[in-house]
Amino acid sequence: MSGQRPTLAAVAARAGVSPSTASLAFSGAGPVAQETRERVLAAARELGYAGPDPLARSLRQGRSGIVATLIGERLLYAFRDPVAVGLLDGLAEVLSSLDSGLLLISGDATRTGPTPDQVARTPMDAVIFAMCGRDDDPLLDHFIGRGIPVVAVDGPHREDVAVLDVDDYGGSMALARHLAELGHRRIATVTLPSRLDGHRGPMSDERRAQVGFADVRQRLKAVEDVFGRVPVVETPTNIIEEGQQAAALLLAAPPAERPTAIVAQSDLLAVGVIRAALDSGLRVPDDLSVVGFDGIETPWLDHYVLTTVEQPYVEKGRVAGRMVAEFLAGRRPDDVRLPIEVRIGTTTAPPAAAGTLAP
Amino acid sequence: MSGQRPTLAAVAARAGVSPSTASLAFSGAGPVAQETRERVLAAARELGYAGPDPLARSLRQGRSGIVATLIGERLLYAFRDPVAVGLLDGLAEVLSSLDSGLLLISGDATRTGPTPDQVARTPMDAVIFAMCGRDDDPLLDHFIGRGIPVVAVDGPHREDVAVLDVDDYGGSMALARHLAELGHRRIATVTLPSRLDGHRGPMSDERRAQVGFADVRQRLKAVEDVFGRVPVVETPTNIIEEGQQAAALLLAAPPAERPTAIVAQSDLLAVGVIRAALDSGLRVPDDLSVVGFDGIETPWLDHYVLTTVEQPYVEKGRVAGRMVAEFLAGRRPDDVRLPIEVRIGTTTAPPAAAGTLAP
DNA sequence: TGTGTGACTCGAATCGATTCGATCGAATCG
DNA sequence: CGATTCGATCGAATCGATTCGAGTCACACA
Repeated sequence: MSGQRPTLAAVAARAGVSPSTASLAFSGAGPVAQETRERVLAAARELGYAGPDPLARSLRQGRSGIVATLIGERLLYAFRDPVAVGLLDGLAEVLSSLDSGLLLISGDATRTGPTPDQVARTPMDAVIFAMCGRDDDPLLDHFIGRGIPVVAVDGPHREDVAVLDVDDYGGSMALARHLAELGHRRIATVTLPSRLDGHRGPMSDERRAQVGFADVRQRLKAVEDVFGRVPVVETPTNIIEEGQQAAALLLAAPPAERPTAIVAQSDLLAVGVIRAALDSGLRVPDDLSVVGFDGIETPWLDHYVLTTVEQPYVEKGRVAGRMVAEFLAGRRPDDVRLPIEVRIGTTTAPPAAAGTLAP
Repeated sequence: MSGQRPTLAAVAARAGVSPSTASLAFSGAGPVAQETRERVLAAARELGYAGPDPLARSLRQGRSGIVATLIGERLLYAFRDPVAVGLLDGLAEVLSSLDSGLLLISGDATRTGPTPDQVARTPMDAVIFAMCGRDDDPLLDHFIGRGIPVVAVDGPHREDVAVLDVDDYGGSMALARHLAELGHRRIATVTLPSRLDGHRGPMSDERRAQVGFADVRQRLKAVEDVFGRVPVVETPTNIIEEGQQAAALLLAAPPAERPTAIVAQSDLLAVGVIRAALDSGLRVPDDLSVVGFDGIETPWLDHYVLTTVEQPYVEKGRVAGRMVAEFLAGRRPDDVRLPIEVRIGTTTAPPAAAGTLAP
């Protein structure tokens, strides 16, 4: 009705009490006579006052109740990734029990990430780097400089951030050994993005030396520690189509040079690899073994059971939430490494005899 | 180093200028000599000042740069719904161009929605009801009372909120007519949740009279306006499994009473219906015609092309974002109704002859 | 009757910036 | 050369609450 929205002071005046008392009446902290409280609430109702302004309250308390989550990719892609979705779900579950909101900050179609400006303007109590914590992300310094606690999921290992990850190296190593034991010698890898610049295709030495994401680096290193240098094709985004395209590149080689097994750095990419194989008339696992990483459930796999490393990604989100809670409580959470499990499925088998002995 | 984080005032003092000037140096508004600006920035660097506190700035400017999006369901379910995901993607795209952040507020495993308390404590410039705008949602009044602009996607239709929807009634009507023209007489419907209370099963008269969501109501009404009263089974969540379970209930009837066509209120539910049909040994569309709503692309449909109503859900998200932008610019956006298109696929056909003429 | 205790309320400082109007010197114009 | 204008800077008010220490009052206890 009136031009201006009423303030707590106005309500207090109307109720005939001081602003401090009115504040106590709303927040419930401190002793307030029952009758006084009711008078205040009545005054608020009459004036159409909906409760203390969150902004003013946040400023005073130095806390906004907002936890930001950085998603590297466009939401559309991130949401197609069951790992990302599971992570967010676990996270949301815990945050909501903390009475904190989940603010999504994502890249978009044109930019590769959020503008530093937007990040600097947004109030947040803590930030989570979800699947996009490049070791040298400039935003990291910003947050640290601001004193905003950072939880890095699979993210940069640094002194000043709390890290939550799995044993990427060990998991990938186990898969690589599995392939080696089956007799594979010609291996290739399809990797997740090594940085968010949209690059697609064979990975140059230069890029290989500058892989920005720790998990990508570890998973790649494990394979190379078993097989030595292998052909690597990089994808710009963790979606099936990119895996398919990358694998098509690898499978276009003449049969004698064609890999007998492909290590995909994610299950989603692995699905793409399988599709590419089928597209080229190859049978999986007879002509091509495929392994992934993550352990997602997906309807895209038909009757296959993917050989992969299972990681508890929903729990990962929950743990990330709990680490944030620790920070908010003023403590510095310990780094966490969640357990993984290797699952041998039906997408791996010994390589076809061709090449080892002439038929 | 020092116990406290530096403030703008400290930086100003160090640079030998007034706080007002320092503020201008950072914000870029107003004229500041090049040399002065540099002096201020240098002082900031020396003190480790990361820029103005977003909370203080927000309080003064009365704007937080945060747009909240209410998701009724648990994120895990919402993210399995391509419509929800597409909507969020379009929304995020526009919001990020507005330099606003996307705050997700969702229900969780235990509660059916966010606590009013959390909502009241969170600073936000605008709010979007995405697929959860019950006509009588108490949160609505809260936002209105706070003066926070509301954009309601698919309802609720109220004077004081901006609505963005499609012609649910018209679309469903077209589908219903299509089925009628094919000769179907025994129809049943599987609906989306009529309210978020986890109810599953046949819809009682009482619930039917109290459908909280406008789109659900319209889609149901259209079917009944063509076929009269039909059996209705309600689902608690828009996921395939629920559609399957609901349809199983309907298909358990003896053949003579079994519906020859099922109208699912979403494509996801329709996929479930098809599965249930196949589970019961029925052929689609020969023994059972199925229609959906939304027009999603999904790998779950095998070779079927679903008969459905296509709505532009990514664009829907973008438009919602633009409506928010209008509000933020101080204008009241007009309500928007996006165009839809009926797509006749391969999941509908005339009913089997049985029942009309004895073979 | 003096004093301690506890419940309740208030005043004033504070959170950290932004912004409006005023000031002041230098440059421009007639 | 005086009047205007413009650019740069500053002071002070303001955004809307929370919080802490202090003050008041009634009641109980010795």
